Amino acid sequence: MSKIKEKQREKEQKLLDTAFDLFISKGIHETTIQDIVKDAGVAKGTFYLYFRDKYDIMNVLTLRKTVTLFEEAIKSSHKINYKNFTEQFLFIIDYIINALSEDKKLLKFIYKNLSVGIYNTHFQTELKDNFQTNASKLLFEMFKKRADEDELNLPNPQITFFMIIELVGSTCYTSILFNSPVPIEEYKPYLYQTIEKILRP
Amino acid sequence: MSKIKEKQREKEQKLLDTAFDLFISKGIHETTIQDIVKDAGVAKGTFYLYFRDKYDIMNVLTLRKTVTLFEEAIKSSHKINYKNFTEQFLFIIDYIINALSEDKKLLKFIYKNLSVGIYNTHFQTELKDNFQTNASKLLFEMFKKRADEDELNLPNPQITFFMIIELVGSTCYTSILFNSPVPIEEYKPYLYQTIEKILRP
Amino acid sequence: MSKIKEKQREKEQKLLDTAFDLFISKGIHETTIQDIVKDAGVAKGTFYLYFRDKYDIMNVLTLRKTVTLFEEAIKSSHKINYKNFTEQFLFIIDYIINALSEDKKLLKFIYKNLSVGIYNTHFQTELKDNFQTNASKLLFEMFKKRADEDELNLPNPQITFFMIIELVGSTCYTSILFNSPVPIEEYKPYLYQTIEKILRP
Amino acid sequence: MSKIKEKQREKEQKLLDTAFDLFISKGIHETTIQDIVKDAGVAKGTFYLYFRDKYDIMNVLTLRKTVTLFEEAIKSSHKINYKNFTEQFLFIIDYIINALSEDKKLLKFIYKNLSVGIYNTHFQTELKDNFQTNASKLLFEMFKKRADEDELNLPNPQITFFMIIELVGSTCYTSILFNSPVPIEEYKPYLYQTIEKILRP
DNA sequence: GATGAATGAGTGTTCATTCAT
DNA sequence: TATGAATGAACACTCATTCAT
Repeated sequence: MSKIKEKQREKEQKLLDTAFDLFISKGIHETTIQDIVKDAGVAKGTFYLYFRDKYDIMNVLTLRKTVTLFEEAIKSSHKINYKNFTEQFLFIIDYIINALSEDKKLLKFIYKNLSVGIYNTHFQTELKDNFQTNASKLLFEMFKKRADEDELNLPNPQITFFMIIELVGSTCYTSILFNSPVPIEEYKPYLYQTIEKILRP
Repeated sequence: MSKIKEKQREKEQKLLDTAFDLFISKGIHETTIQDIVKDAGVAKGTFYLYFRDKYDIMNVLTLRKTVTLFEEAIKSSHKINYKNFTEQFLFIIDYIINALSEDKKLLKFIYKNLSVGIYNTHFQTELKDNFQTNASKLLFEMFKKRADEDELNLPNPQITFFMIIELVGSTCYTSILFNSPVPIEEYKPYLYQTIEKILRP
Repeated sequence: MSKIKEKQREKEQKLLDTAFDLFISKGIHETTIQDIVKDAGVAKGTFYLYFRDKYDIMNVLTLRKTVTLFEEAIKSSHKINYKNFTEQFLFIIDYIINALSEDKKLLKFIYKNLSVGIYNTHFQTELKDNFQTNASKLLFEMFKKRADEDELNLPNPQITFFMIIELVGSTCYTSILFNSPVPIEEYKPYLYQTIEKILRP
Repeated sequence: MSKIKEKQREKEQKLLDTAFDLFISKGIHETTIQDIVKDAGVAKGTFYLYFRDKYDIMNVLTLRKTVTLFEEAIKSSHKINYKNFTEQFLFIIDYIINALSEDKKLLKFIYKNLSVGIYNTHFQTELKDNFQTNASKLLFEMFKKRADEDELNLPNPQITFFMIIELVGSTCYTSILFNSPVPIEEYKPYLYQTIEKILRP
């Protein structure tokens, strides 16, 4: 009984891992379910025992990957004492950037999935919502609370948060993956200085 | 002779316009060449006389659309006298944002195409390059020259430019199309203030 | 021991009942074994312990249902005294028509199954034979015996019987289920009058 | 131009003929589109240039075949003078029975298709309607008019017509194809005598 | 005996591309 | 040049059947 359940978990994980690799290397639209099952070493029908279709498996992957990353970042930030909120926030940003620098596959995947939202009309809301709800929401709650405690007096915390996240996301993607306009380590000081400016009254 | 050439231009333009509309409304992957030729009112084979495939026509469209927009923005900025560079730069940004607010189809299209670069491995370089080369390069040349003249003393003008462009691009997309986190008109003051902070020594 | 046998009977019956309902509501080709076991609440493998395939269970159903109906009709006709054979025969016909009017599901099922015979080459003989042998044969034996006793002097009782049965079957099906060309109660007098004409010397 | 159209007609006809043969020999549900195109010697995609799906081609076939048969029967009946209506009507019936005896494939096909109506819920109405409208309607119009002229005084001509058609249809099918209960030539006198009885006041 | 996870052959359908006209 | 009929590889998805537990 337990052995069966275990084998099932194994199969599901194998499918998730295989899909992850293929989505990154070939793109989602170019990846077929045939590709996934072939690489995962299972029969076609087996895929449908675990996932409804290609977008279902992608959805599951996105959620697991992003939530994990954000949770780790926040958890890790609790270990240290900061002189102010900005320092703590930059620590979290730095944690995420470092994680994505070391796991470029993950970076590609997250970006590609967000693009599916941009692309595919009927996923826009669903995906964006999932992402907002589960991943960045975590971070925003914490951002708002701490900004208040530190009396930063941000006129609109949500907009400030939104700007920083989008700035970090879009610039680091290009910097990490293409070293453009400069490699990430060279870019970091400029970025963090800019974030400080944005948070400074 | 000239009439034939004209008819050809007409056909090419009709195909471009039709593809543009379809790419926006249905997405690129969901648009078939059959759709394009049907709506354009030409035969299937005719498409292949003008374009290699779906991605070829998309490429042509992207370049034409973005270069035009940026050129207009810069040209328009020459009409006025500014007290400093920041004012002129914000004018250009504002021009582009307004243009995209009024032509949401264009906004969607530019974004979707950039996403294709993110997506599809073998387009990444080509598209990004095209875009950088032809469209934003125009703007950056002007940015650098004027920043120098104004003695802004930016430690690294390219990085600063990169950050601003990415910030504007990613946040305005969401704001204009989804009013999220706030509508564009409400968002503008925050954005411009942030850009000023970034440019301020 | 006996309890196990009973449980088995129960399972078989449950499968038969479920299949019957599904065959009627969805049609035989549209009903999958998955549907049957899901509705019956048993595992997929269990089906194959009791039946060879979909057509096997259908075959069993047809026989049980039709034989039962004809037996009831004949048995019921024994309770009354008739002035002649025609009266008794019409009584039996009437009994069957009434039964099928009240159980339209049964009517649909019998007809649909007969059609499978028409349809599916390798069932043609088997089914028709089964049906002839087990169900209408019962009735014909009785028809012939009584027709002799009554000195109807039918030149060919088998052909007469065949014509009447087919006439009743095909017209009542449409009349009961679709009220076409008229509802069954309105149709009955015409039908019985016609049967009398056919039996009349 | 004309050559292309001709080739198209040829292809369509080839598909229709092939489908007809397969529907008869294997049944409709057992015939796949792959079977049809393979036997017809065209590519899979070609099928979809001419027909929407399997049921579309079947529908076209049914209509063409049945309407043709009934029209021929009626047309042929005009060539002769009859002493009364019953004689003319029996002539038409005889014409149809002879045609179907000689073209058993056609008989099978017509019956199988009518069964699809019985089978497949969402074709019931459409097909029955098509059939009624286009084929037997022709015959009924003529039946009614001539029955009036001949002062047959049928209490309900529609019901009488319905009974005769169903009787002929269901009994001849078995007789022609299976010689059951007797071969068609042996059966005919019984059938025609019965029809006369039914039409007799 | 009963289960249900796993299989993979098979289906209908789409669509980029070709090429004879 | 322009056409659009024809192609056939490719796809997502289904489901009867098997078999280890």
